[in-house]
Amino acid sequence: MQRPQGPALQSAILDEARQLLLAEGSGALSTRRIARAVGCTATSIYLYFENKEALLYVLVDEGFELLHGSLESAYREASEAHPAGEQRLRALARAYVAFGLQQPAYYEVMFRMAPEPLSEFPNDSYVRARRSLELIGRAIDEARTASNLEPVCSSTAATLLWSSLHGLLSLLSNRRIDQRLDPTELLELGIEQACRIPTAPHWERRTSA
Amino acid sequence: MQRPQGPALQSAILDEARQLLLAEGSGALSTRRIARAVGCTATSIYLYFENKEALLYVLVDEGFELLHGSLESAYREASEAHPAGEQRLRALARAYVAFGLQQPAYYEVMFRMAPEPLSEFPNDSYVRARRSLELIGRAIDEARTASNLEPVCSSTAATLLWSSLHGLLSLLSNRRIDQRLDPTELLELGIEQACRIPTAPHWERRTSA
Amino acid sequence: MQRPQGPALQSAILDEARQLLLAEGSGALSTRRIARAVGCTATSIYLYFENKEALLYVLVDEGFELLHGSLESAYREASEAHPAGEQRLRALARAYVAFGLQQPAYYEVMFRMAPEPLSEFPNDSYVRARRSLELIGRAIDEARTASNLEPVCSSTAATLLWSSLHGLLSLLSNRRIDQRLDPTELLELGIEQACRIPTAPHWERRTSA
Amino acid sequence: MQRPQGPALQSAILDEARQLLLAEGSGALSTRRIARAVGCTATSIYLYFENKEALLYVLVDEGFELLHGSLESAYREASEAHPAGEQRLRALARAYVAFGLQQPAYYEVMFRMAPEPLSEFPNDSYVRARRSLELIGRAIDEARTASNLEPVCSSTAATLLWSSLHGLLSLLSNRRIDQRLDPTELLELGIEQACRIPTAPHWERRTSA
DNA sequence: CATGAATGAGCGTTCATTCAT
DNA sequence: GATGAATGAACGCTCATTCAT
Repeated sequence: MQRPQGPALQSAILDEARQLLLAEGSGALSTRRIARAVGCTATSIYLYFENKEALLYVLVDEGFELLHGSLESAYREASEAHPAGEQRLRALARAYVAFGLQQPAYYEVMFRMAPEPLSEFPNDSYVRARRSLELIGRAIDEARTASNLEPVCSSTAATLLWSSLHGLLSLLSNRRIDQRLDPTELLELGIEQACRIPTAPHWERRTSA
Repeated sequence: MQRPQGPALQSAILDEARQLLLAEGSGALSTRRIARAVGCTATSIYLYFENKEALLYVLVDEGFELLHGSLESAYREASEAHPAGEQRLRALARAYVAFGLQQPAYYEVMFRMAPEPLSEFPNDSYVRARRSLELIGRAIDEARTASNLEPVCSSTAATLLWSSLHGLLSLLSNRRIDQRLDPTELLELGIEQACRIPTAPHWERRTSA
Repeated sequence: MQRPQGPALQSAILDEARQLLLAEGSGALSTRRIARAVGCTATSIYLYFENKEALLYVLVDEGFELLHGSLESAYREASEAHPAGEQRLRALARAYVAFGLQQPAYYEVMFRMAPEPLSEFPNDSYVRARRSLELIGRAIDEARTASNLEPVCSSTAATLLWSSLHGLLSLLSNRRIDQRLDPTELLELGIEQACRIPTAPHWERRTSA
Repeated sequence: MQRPQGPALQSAILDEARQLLLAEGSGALSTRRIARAVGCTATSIYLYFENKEALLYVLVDEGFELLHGSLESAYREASEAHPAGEQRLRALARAYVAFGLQQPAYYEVMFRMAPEPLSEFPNDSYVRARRSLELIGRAIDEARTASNLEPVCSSTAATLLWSSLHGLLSLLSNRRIDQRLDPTELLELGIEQACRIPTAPHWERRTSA
């Protein structure tokens, strides 16, 4: 049983791939290294995955599942504590940032890796990916209702919130941010800023001026 | 004239590098591919650049120069039209986004490429890089003065604005954003949102609640 | 049958490496040249050897095995013919020289190649390497006992004998020796000279004069 | 005058080449590195030297000159102190070893570098190279006369002495010698052993047995 | 007298993938 | 169901050398 076979081999491959991804980043994910770690030949990987890409998709999917779970429980917990919507939104943002910081490798393949190697990203993965955004959108709607704000399409608002947090996470992990600034403070402020729900756009008002 | 020589070759190399970067992302940037595209040998690249890294630095530098010029003229133009600070900030944000959209190759090496291949990022490049951020910081200060807002360190505020726009540009160029959303609208709203100057953090007030 | 496969390829690689080493010296030993000589791709070498270094180690090891075998049988044969120790030592020296002349490729990696490309010379190879020297040391001890000579540490004496023969072999194979001299005579005399067991050092006696 | 020209450039090239050779070993001697150090282009080297090989010859020649000078003065000094020949021989051996230890880079190109890259070693260089050996031969003759030993051709004897020292120097610099042995003691004993002038060969006597 | 420009060959090594068995 | 064997392309980089100017 030292050397797994059949479906056990498939999951062993995934396990090692995941471990490699998390331990050394997406650059270390090579078929040979996975095979070496599993104890099988590189060829065997192709029995269970069409591609290295296909293998990667599975991990990306896992990542989306993890993220969603984390957002969902943050939402639930916040719901119990704070009936008002604002805190729920903040809790989601905080959970998103936490995921990005704690799972940088997952985060990378999910959101930062160039799109070409993910050319044939399967449709249902996209669907799962979107669930997280929809959760944010819902939280935004609820917060907005509570605050009587002017409407901006909630999925747009969610995307804005998301991208704003994503920018901060990206620049931090790419070390493009002035080292004299405190990352923690930056993230806290970024979360706050991101959660300020956008109102009806300024430029519409501008036209009336 | 088919094959450029001398300094012309140098800029041809830079041109092709930029194009390659634009067309296939930073992962496709290899000395040999650049050489092939230019029509010279890989060796020739080393006549004009010490390293692949050095070549990248030139691109990064050029990019920062371009960006700064573009931000500066946006600032100047806005200053003439609107004495009040708020519009200036928006003009800068708009110029930043425009740069990211129009110069994706430069943008990639400047902000999105992994930091390792740019290990020894030369110091004066950093200085030039920061000038852009300082311009934003100044605009924020001016806008804030005009609006009597609670103070948050302006370089922090500038970084937040920047990262928020960066997130949007990144996700768009990585095609991670729901295609049913209109990118233009997203960007306009994103700019608006980013320009809402952060006030004293909410979580401080939260403790007093 | 033209192109060897599997383990046959492995030994074909070793064969060609040895031949290359012999024909053009250790400077010509490159993975690509070996591959070309064998008729396989350079990649294939890495199927059987972790490194170029590892490949060299195998050669070194083989060489030590060969040398030791040759010394050992020379010792045994001489033991049968001559109960006195002096002849045994001479037989070992002669066998060493014969090895150096008949296996110049092995000899090169074992003793003449620069030490850097053999950076992590594995320990058990060293052990095997020393066995040959210890055999010489033993023969020296036995000869000395028979002759009642003043004692010099036998491993030192063995090293001196060895290095003296090595110098002759090296200069001959580097063609640094006056071509008017007869190599065979030189070697015979060198062997004689090397086998004159060193006595207590002269410079100690010098002080008493 | 920063950038030398004409014959001055030639000697500047030699100077830098020598420095490079002595500081970093023969492996660092590349035309480009020399040119960089001199401050001229690699092309300029070919104005004064047909080859990299030709340049190397000059350095090799220098080495032989140095060695000869060192041996000569050792001989002269020993002649004054010790009218008897034995000490002169020892002094020469000691000087040879000292040269090998203190000028390992010169030593390498003179005696240890593979012969192929020195294919067209010019004739008069060889002549100069032999002068050192002849000096040793003379000392041997003188010592022998003093000791009434059986004759062995003195150039043969000199070559044996030389090769024996060379073997020790080679193995030491290739780090093939057991690190538990003291190099200084080894060298002292080696010098002693090398200076034991070979007598009529043993194997001639053996035949009469 | 010297350079600027360029080349072709070569280096060790890793990659994802294929195919016959 | 899995392997053993092998491949072609690619990587960044250095080398000695040439040739027109």
